[in-house]
Amino acid sequence: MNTKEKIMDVALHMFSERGYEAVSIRDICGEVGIKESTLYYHFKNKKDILDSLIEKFRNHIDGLLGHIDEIPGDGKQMKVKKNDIASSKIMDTYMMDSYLFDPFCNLMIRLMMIEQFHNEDIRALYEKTLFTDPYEIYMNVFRRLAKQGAFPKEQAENIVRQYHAYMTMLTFKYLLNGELTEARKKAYAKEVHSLMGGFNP
Amino acid sequence: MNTKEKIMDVALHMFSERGYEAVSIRDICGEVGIKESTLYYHFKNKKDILDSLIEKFRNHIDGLLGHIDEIPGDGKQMKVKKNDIASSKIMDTYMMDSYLFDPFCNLMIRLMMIEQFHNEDIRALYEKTLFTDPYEIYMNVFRRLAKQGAFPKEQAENIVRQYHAYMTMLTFKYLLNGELTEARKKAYAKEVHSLMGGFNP
DNA sequence: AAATCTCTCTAACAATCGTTAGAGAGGCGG
DNA sequence: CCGCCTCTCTAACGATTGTTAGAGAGATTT
Repeated sequence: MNTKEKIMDVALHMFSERGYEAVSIRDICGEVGIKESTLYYHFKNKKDILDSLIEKFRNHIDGLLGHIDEIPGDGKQMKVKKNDIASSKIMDTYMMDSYLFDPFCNLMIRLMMIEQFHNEDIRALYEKTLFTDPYEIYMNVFRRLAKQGAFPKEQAENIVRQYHAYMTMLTFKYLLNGELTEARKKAYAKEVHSLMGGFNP
Repeated sequence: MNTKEKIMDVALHMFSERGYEAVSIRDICGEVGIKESTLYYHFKNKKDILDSLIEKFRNHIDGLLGHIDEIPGDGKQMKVKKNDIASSKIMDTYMMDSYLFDPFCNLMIRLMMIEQFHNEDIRALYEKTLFTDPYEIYMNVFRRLAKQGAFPKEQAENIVRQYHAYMTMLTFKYLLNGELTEARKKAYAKEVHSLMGGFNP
């Protein structure tokens, strides 16, 4: 990790915990181990650090969304039994590993949670990341499942809504507050499967 | 509204949008229309403003929770039909008016969303306000409904979980980002009832 | 009328903020 | 060896931060 990457890493950790404005250039430089003027060699100003983080995140999720079709649910990678959508762990694992449990994504979402209240661009990205995109992903997978006869086609939308509500609530409850420890990940995964036990479309 | 109340009101609006640290004493005083030293007559320091807001909120929700039993759902105030929990608007209206749509509560929740990441006390209050308390309220009402035969008793927990997930997701989606306009309230209420249409315990 | 209390002001403090000019050190190709 | 490029440093700037001492004005109490 070179200096520029180190700066972005440290800045993300600090921004996502205390907010952009509350973190000073000196805070970041102290943690990285450089002088303030060195930071200004890599970034033109403080805002540039935030912008770089957001652009990196944009590219990151664009990459993920480009591979929706590879998410398990195409019948080749899993067997679908009626009323067994839950325990089959269709896309839970995928969403966790590449989205919610991923340190970079997780911290970026926290950062957006804080900054969205006074920044329209960030709010748009926040809503896309937490509501629009996941819903689209779920819809994509569940439509494929419906085609395979896992459940009647006209139920798909209601099922997706229910699933999306569960996942969103649990995400906010376990993954977007406090430190993202292994214990919290486990608590999240446990309740996902517990809830999915009562999830019978 | 006296000066002290005005300070708290202005501070809450600013804190909930930009975060505690990003708002300066001079920002608040400028908006209120007083000099900085006047603020220090009413509050011993900046932190004291935040603490006062939190204590006020604590008292506020303690008052609300003391009246759980008055929330519609006791059969006297509503008729319960099987599979009609949704359209009966059991407690939707109550929750909205006294909790989510209430400007003070709504702004306090936003403030807690921002500050919870680096303040353990605020995080505890945040989790209680958004997850623990609502779950308890829903459980209380649905248990009474089960007693009246609206649905089998052993289904109560699953129903509450489903309901809680819906309400939590919609709250984050519509009420805890952007300005809380009438349009957003309507969008929220609309999707509540739309979702509840597919909500059949 | 004098004294006290309540509230707001002027004016300033040391500390910290984001940012910049310019020098120095190391590695590179000419 | 020289000049150039990349990266980091020292040192400082004006602006803003939270906070305080102390005076003044108005109402209330003695």
